[in-house]
Amino acid sequence: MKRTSLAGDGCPVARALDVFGDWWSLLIIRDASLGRRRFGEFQESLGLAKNILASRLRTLVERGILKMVPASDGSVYQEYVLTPKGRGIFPILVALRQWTEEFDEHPDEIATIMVDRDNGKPVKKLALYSQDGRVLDAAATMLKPRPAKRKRVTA
Amino acid sequence: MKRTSLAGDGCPVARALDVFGDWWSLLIIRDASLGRRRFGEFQESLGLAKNILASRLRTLVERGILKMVPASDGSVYQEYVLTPKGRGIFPILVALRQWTEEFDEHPDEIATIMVDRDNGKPVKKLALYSQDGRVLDAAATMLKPRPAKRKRVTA
DNA sequence: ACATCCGGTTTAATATTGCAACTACACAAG
DNA sequence: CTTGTGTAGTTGCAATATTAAACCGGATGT
Repeated sequence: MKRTSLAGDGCPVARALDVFGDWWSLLIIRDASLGRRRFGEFQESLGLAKNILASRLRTLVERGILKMVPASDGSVYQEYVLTPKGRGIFPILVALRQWTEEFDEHPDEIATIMVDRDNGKPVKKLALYSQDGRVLDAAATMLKPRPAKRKRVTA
Repeated sequence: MKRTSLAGDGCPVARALDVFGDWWSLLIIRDASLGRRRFGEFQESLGLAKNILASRLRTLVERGILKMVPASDGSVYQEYVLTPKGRGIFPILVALRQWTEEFDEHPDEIATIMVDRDNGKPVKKLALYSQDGRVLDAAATMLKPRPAKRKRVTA
């Protein structure tokens, strides 16, 4: 009864979840984007079992979200840092955060807010825009079959 | 060794994941936002076990993401539709989708693109803005402790 | 030389998942 | 009235994943 893989699915949402849609991966990525890099840092911050952490780090590296780099402090160990592909997950973290800020039942339990580093002001809410600058909600969008990429039909 | 709950966590990302951070919930929400409403529709679309679907629908209803409404077609059955809290998840789905579009190794396997219903043009990429309109990446942001909401200190 | 830290792996108990079979109800046909 | 069909689940069991805790091996500190 293997956990069904979504990797072959045509839906881009499912494909993303296949990569980091489990309980811990996104939290590891969140920690990494906050500057944590060491096995021990992740483990202490997240409080998950070490075998699971090891396993998650391994697959995140395999999938190009994290990469291992030699010790920044001269020690023998490795550190885990986000690749560009991993940093690309940032908007997803922001969207999750903002959803909680807007809808959580106990907003008083939210510990932090995200601010602009330059002036300390809260960031704006994410919004989806059309090419001509209107804000779109779900009902204003549609899914279209992806146009097939034609392979050098020229000539 | 119960699956650790993130509900009490101060991190808003963790709190969101606690609500719909498991393998299937977000896909159910995606389907719901595409207009699917019936148990059987979800089950056929997702191909998951019926007991799991029943369990996920139950908790999504409990948590105010979905609500059950009486049959829209006059039948005896119930349907599951998104609440406003559930519709608020839309930006997260968009962010996931766009991440795959940008970083997936096999973009040719992505079946659909999201377009503006009004003119059929692709939507813009989500971006995080500062109050004064600059685009912010992760490095340009910071987390600040949430300012305590003071309770009527006046007088 | 000895203890400790770091980054894991191994083990065993427990929880969750998946499949398939079964139930319950409404409705329709014969 | 009896049988059949569709929908929406529940139940039981086997397979797999998660967890906590013990263990391990190489560096480092004293």
